[in-house]
Amino acid sequence: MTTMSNRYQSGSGRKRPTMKNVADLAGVGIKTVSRVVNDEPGVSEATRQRVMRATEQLQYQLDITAGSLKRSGRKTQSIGLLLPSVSNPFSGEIHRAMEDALAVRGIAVFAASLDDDPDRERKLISAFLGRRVDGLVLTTIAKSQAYMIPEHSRDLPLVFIDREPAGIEADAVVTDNEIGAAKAAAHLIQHGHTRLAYLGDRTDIQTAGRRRTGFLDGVGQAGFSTSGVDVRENLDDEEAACRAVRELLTSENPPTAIFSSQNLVTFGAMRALKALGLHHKVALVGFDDFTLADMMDPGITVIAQHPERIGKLAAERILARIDGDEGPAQTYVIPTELIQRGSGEIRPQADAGK
Amino acid sequence: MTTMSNRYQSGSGRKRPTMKNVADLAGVGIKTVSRVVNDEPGVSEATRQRVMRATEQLQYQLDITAGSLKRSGRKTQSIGLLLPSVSNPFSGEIHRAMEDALAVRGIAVFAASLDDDPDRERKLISAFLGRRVDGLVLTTIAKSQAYMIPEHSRDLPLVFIDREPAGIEADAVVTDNEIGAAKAAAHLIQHGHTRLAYLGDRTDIQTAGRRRTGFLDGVGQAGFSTSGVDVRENLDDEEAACRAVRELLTSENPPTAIFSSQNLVTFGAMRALKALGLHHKVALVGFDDFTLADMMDPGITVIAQHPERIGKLAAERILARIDGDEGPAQTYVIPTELIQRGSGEIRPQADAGK
DNA sequence: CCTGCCTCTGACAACGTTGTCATAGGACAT
DNA sequence: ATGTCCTATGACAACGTTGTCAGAGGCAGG
Repeated sequence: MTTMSNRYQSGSGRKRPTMKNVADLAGVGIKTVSRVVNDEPGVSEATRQRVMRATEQLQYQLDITAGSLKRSGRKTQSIGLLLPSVSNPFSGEIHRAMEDALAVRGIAVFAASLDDDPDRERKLISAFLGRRVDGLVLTTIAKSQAYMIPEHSRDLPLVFIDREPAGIEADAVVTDNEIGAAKAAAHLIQHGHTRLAYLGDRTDIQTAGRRRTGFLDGVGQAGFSTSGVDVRENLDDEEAACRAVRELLTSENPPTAIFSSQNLVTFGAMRALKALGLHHKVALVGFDDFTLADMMDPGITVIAQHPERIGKLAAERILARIDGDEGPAQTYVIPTELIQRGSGEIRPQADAGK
Repeated sequence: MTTMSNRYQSGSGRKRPTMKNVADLAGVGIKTVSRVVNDEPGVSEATRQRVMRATEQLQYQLDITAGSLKRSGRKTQSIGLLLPSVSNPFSGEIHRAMEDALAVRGIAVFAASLDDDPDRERKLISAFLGRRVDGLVLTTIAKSQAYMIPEHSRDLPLVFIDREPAGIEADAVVTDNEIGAAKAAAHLIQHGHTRLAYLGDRTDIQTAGRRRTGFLDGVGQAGFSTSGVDVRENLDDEEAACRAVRELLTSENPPTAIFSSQNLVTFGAMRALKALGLHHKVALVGFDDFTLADMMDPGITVIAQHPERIGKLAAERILARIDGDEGPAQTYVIPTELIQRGSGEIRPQADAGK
């Protein structure tokens, strides 16, 4: 045993070891330890071995946050991810795909839930910024994201997902909402429907607006008047959607086909149709796929999004930006896919309303 | 305009402002800025106003990570959360509940996916530790978590969720797996079943083992021999579960009721039953609730867990530990709930096997 | 007028790390 | 022997913040 004075006590010690402790134990300078733990060249094999042994003995672990203070570019090896809600399956898929792509680079993810609240948006982004994340991947709800311009021009990498930003030029990865919704319209019309209903989410959500536009455009392109489409919006939960569908189907001239712009709305519609015993008589196409859609009776036809692809691409973009890509901001559009399962292929029934 | 030399350039500046910049602009010392942004007392109202104006003008944002270096206790205001997978709905619910409870304290969450891989467990925890999180909330898969003892005894708060740790004493918040599974057994037996099947997940997953034990105990307590229970395990995806059920039901003496220990297994069972046209003839109870379970035909009877409660309690425990609670480690058990929806109330059929 | 005690303030070291730079020592060419 | 160059190494400042402490100035009480 050496007689060094402030030898670091391993084991049940109170404090966490620092580079200094490792350096003392290995009998080298602190910078040499830094070189070893960061896999930098210029250390002799013998020294490297000694340092590694000391590192292990003390269970030393590099403090990334402290390092990022001085490190060039000040990278914290973490990003902030703002999702509609971490408990939302669609968000979860995106999150997972991003995690996988970022993990290979050793980047950790701070995740938070937007809850479609502009106030939260500001606060959560602020919280990310305070932790000096290397980049931000955001789903937003506020009318404009211009407030991020200062940060963005300070070279903060920024990628918007699911919804494009307003008031700021930045990368975005979104679903092909208009085309997807138009596909649904065309599909229903192709199956003989002329009395259609559109069930939409909160109108301040960008994707909701786009899906509406797309659906109506699709109807128009098929040569029908969009005025015949029953549009119900701001259905922000299953219950509201369910009520809306019951009203629609018990009205004078009920629709023979329904397009729902979002999962919760689709669920509400399914519930209403089943309650009225019309689930095999009224057609339904939902935007966004969901677990067990194929196990329903009938199987639910959907316009499927590809959250894994959105997440993967968003991760690639943020990495490219972090690595210094200075190219112009771009919006990447991920195509949707119409999956036929039965509910969307129901033909108009003579007695649908009764 | 003043003539100060290194006046900070606001707007399209390259660098992010620091306290020094704010202090210079406000004409005060750096420590005064620190006091203001941290809401510490001992600053005159006039000075506070001046500093706040400067802060706003420069869009200054406190660097939490830098602060945590010197701050007493070195808190980073962040925790690490290791989940089976962030894309798993059960995990998502836990995550969300934790986020909500931690946000009020300004604590951010690093989330990562375990994927039931012991190697990932070590690596991801290491990544959290390198970022000096204030605490860890973990779902684990490794045989033992004894490797965390050094960290834990360095006062790193630790809470295990869903599965209890082995080889280390630490708080845990888990579902009442045994009792829940026993309830399922009792329920099925009560409905007249004597030929039961148990479909289990990977046997190295703690909860899977407990559910199995609980189910068999339940059978035993009802006075039946557990040897009559058809046990199929290591069904680690829907496909495997589906195959297992098909095999079971086309065998000599098929079960009249099935208990599936996990969602994916339940889905596989549902699929097999439907394919064989036995979904109204063979009873099914699944462990863990899922979206649309009530919309299935028949509705699926489940032993529901309460992820929100697990998440909330885990958050409370980790906060208490962060705040210095030194009490003995404790395991908190969250009760399950049997939800009858039809599939679990099907009575044995004479011709079930045919 | 002095003393004591507030309130407000800023200088300075420290946190754990990395970037910069200087230097020791050896190998090699002259 | 001398000079040159390379490799290995560590001293030191700096990153942006907070804790500590000391000092300036004001006010009340003697």
